[in-house]
Amino acid sequence: MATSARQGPYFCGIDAAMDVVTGKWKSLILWELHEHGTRRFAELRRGLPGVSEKMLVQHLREMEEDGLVHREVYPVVPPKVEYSLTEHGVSLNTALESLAAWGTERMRRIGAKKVATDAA
Amino acid sequence: MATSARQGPYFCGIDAAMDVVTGKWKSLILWELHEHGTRRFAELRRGLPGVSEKMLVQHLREMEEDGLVHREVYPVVPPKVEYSLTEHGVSLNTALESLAAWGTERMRRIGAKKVATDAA
DNA sequence: TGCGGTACTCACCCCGAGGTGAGTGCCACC
DNA sequence: GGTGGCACTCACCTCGGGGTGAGTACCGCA
Repeated sequence: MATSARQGPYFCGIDAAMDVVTGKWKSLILWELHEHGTRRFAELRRGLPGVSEKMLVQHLREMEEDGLVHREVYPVVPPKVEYSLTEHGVSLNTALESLAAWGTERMRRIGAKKVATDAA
Repeated sequence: MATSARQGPYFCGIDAAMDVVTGKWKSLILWELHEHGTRRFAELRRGLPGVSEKMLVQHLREMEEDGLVHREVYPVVPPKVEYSLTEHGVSLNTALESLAAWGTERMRRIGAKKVATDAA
């Protein structure tokens, strides 16, 4: 699976970036972390309605491998793990901002609806 | 399949954009068209080593539906079809540029190789 | 006493993205 | 006259991305 790797030869910068962002929830996780700074596992799960725990863990692990997110484990009695963006994650998000703007424009064009979230 | 649709509710602008760009070759097609302006079917196929004809046609059709590429058919004896970016395609590509830059930087970081292409 | 929350792992399954290969009609070239 | 190129379409198959549901060790609260 994606345990390690994700370094295959690329055609250009775009797919090198896409490779890291591809996955049903990756970009949304990035966005959540960007919006909230630091989030616990359960907070992320609640913030992404519809995500399965397996996928969330898996994507988080991959993004950690790719150096996008930082995982801070607190060895406390009820487990506590905090996820945050690394500098690479932050810069990726910055790079995604123009894409987000384009997507927002596209949503307006085609009249797409927004998924209701408890966020914000 | 993807014949029509691709207008589902989105979480934010990012996945509205990702929805249109997701597909193994979509972003590369966008890039090819951006680099060369106008390309014929067979030129695209040669420009994307490894793409299957089926996928190329399918992606091209979807991107046409999404208003990203323009398809110009010349009713000549050996079939001739030219693909080019629409204004939406061009603006999407512009939005992808910062992502491409990030990806290029990532390639340098992890020491990823580039796929050899005949493109300049 | 038992339920719910925290942060997972594991096993299993399913569907669809994507690949393969053949067929098409017409032409140019060798 | 046969091959190859053009721009596809169609049928078939595979594989893995992603979903479901259960299990875990420990605690707090009702």
